[in-house]
Amino acid sequence: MTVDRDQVLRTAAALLSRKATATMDEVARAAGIGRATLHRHFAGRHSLVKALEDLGIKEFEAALEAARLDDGTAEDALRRLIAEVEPAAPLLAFLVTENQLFEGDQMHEGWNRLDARVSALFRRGQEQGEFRIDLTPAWLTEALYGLVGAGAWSVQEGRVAAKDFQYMIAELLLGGARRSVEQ
Amino acid sequence: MTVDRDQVLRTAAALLSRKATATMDEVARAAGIGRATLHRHFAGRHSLVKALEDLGIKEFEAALEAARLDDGTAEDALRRLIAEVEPAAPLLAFLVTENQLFEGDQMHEGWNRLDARVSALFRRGQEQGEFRIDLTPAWLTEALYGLVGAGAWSVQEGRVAAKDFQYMIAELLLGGARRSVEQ
DNA sequence: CCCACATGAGACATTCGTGTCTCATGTGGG
DNA sequence: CCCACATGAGACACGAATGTCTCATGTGGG
Repeated sequence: MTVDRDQVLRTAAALLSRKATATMDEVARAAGIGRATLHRHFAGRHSLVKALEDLGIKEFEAALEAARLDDGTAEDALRRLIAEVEPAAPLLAFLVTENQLFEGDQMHEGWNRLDARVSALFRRGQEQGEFRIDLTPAWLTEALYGLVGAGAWSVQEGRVAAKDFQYMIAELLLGGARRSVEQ
Repeated sequence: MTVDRDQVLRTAAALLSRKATATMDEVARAAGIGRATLHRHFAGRHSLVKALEDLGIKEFEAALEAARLDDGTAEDALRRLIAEVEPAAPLLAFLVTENQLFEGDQMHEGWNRLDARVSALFRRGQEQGEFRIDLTPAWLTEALYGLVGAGAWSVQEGRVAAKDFQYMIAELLLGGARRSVEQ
């Protein structure tokens, strides 16, 4: 009977990441609830977007914790991160795409902190000789976001099987498309 | 004096890809023109988006031609494609992100055709033993789009130098972040 | 079994973006 | 030098989306 706030937010993220101009009514329908109910839980579009932002940052932060980025090889840590991030992928795709939230160069401080942690992982990998040093940590971070978004959309549209999500992203990000001699 | 239609569209793409809900007024300001002038050149938001779609598809098609995807190794062809696509990257980022254009499962037929050509390149690479076969052509295609978008945004926000755009994308997509033994 | 409460549907006023118009300005070409 | 014309600014009406409200419904807990 009571609305599942979490499920509403995930549905909204999936919709809004592909159609940012969707109306509140469309969001409500997509979540299977009435527009009035949506308004009761989120006082207006701004509030909804803010909730998406908060949930996305919270889940990404939890994924960063769960992945234990400082343990083991950087590669293993990155694979763990991708695995942990998967459930939040549509949410992440929305946040990465829509940085209208961060208007006026007043980027969300929480986001910067998370950014720094991902970047630090890539830097660690470089310092330990695991990762290439000609691709900057900043780019690898952005690329990870881009691939997570692309993966979420591909799964959403059935172009990639959901079970392959982690593998496709991790393998491409780490090994690339080229067939290596060592395989 | 006269408006540079092309420049307006590129500015609009850069803005709308990051803030899809931007108003016509914001688009006009970003392009450095008045709202009335924007309306004189594009009769309404729908018309503007359509123009962006048309220009994006046209430029991507031209890039595909110029890259001669069937010539030489698949890797070289892919590098050429990335190089040719660079000027249209913000436009592509907009198109990939905003598939609200293709509402009601009536996806733009032109886009499907272009998709197929990129996908065919990856398939050729696999058949010739250049590319890994465990990453599907569909995923590699989506990943290319995702990385082009991430690259365009990174350059736009100064996180990656414009001169590194091609290199960063091509190297990551082909070789990945892992330091290979052959280097 | 009944009541409290959350929901869905819909009415309503308001806000905001849109699309059209006019008019003054200024520039570029003839 | 002057005129034609594109532009910028702003006024205006319209329409769509928003935000608030009421009321009927149905469910879940006590």
